[in-house]
Amino acid sequence: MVTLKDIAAKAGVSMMTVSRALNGNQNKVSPETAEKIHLLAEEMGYVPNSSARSLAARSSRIIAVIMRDTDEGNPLMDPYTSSFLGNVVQILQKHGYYIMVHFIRDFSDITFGLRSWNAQGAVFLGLFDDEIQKIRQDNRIPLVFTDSYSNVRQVSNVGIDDYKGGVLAAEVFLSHGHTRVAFCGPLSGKSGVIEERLNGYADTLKQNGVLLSQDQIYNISLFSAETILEKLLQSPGAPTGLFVSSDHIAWQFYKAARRLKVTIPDDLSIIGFDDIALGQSLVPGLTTIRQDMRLKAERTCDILLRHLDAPKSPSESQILDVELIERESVKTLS
Amino acid sequence: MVTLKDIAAKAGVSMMTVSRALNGNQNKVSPETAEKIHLLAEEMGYVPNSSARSLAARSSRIIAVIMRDTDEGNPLMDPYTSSFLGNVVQILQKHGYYIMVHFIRDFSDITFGLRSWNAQGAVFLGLFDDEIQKIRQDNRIPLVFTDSYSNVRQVSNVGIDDYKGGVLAAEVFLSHGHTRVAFCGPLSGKSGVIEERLNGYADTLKQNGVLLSQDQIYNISLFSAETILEKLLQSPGAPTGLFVSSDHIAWQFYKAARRLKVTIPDDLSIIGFDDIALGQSLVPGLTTIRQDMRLKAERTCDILLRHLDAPKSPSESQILDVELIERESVKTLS
DNA sequence: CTGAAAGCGCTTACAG
DNA sequence: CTGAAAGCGCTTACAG
Repeated sequence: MVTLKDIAAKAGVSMMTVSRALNGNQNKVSPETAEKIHLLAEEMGYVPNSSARSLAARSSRIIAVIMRDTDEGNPLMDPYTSSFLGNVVQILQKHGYYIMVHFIRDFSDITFGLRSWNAQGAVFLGLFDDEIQKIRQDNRIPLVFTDSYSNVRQVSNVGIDDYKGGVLAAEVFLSHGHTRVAFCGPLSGKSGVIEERLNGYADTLKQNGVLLSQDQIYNISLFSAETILEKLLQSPGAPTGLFVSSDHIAWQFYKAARRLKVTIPDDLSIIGFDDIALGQSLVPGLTTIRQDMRLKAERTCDILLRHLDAPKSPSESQILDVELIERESVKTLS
Repeated sequence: MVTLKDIAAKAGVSMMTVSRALNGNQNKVSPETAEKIHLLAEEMGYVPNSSARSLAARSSRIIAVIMRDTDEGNPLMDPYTSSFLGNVVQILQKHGYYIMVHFIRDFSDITFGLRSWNAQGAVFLGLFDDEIQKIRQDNRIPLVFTDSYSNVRQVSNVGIDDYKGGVLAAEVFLSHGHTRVAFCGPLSGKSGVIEERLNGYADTLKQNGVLLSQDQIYNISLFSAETILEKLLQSPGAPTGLFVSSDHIAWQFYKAARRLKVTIPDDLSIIGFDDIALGQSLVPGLTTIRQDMRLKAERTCDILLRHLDAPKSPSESQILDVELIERESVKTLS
């Protein structure tokens, strides 16, 4: 392994001169020696040792991407998450950072992962609202959360207008003549993206004289899509429209509908959320609320990079817009 | 930041004793001091500095996951890749390794990424056949490739029986009475998974007296699915069956078919490859060749972990089986 | 523009 | 079972 020392020996200068030349402090090294050193480094196949650099300079250039590791499945199996991660890696790498991926189970994993490699910043994917305060106290480095509804002040967060998404979904149903409607998502009892989507939906319905009754709010964490679909259709005054909190869940209902010989949208209209590739492939085409993943990743990295350069700058949050994509999964009732 | 030195001072012992106690060399430290040190470490919130450890012990516990960064899109946008990565991260982390993700553009990126952090092993996703030899020479650490058809000896590789996949696809068409068939995939001109699938397909057809003519082999890297579909259907003696090299491509044909008012399977039968969630949601259900991603990830990690423990052990390769999943995208011709 | 010294936090290897 | 010394490869801070 080639070290600064080796190059210094061959070049007949001190290690410090080599270090300075290679780190682009050109103004502090004479052009001739700088060139000689660069040539030598290239020739000898020098690769700087990041551990040593991290230790000496207290600067690792490592960004941790932190995701919850649930028992229900691999975090990256979710197309939403993997596409976001892919974009984040691509952008941060372009800026000279290294990305370490951590699937974490509890709070202590976070601090450990961050400290142990002296991470300079972190991006959080998934729900961390309960621990945000502790995470921030323990780790005084730039942190950017996504989709957080924590009421802790001074955290950077990139999210979308979930409430508006719910409003848009309600408006579609209303304008298409639906008056008996339902909702389904992984309700947790805490506030979060799902609950906000539900709120926007319920509020808008209510303002237009349509009641979303409590028993037409289904929790997909508790029952399968098939079970919910049966229950829904058998309930008195069965709903004609169902808004679900993700395209992935909509997909599960499409599959359940096929098995139960339920026709979409004739027997039941469905609206999804996200607009991922999966949803685009469904038949009939899924009407959904679109969010822009690439933009979300870009904004997340923007904020992180800015804080990396200026650690003292105030926290920033951005709420991105959502957009209605109308396809064929909502029937027009006369 | 709490260091070994801090703990040593409080415990009234030397740094070495702390180091030994914390690294589980219990037999080399008296039980009482070991316990005292553990308690102190816990209390003081000690987190070992991995950079320092890596530097001193020449052991980073970092595994690099290396993917090609193409201009055509983010590597993780592919559900196949992201699901594989997710599984690999989960497994390796459980074994105490840290995962760094590298999107690389050329050979030098690989060596740099590996050396700079002193990675102890690497997993390669995607096509690296041309550089395998160089990669191995430059980096004498355990490397596991996936889906490689390199003829370099002594490399560890986990792949699937692509040829058999092609055979199975051909057999489906033959048994359903198809005699005019086509193939579509991202042909590169080199040997690889796509070419093997094509070979298995073409050979089996030929053995049964069906010729896959050269102009019925389409390259999706050159034309869109829509263009190919038009060309295919307008060709003299138009094929009734199309085998494509991935479900993702099959999906593109489903979309193109909808736009061109082509009915699957009545106007054209389609067979895919992979059996990803996307394919399962298509209507009509996509007949496809299934590969087991979770198993692939497990085997990859198995081999890597074994070589990490015993660096001198010989290279290992595994070829996993594939399986036909019949759904409704292939029509039975009388 | 260049260098000698000290140190980042840990482990290896030796000595007792 | 415990410790003092040296060193991993780099950078910071000081001196010239």
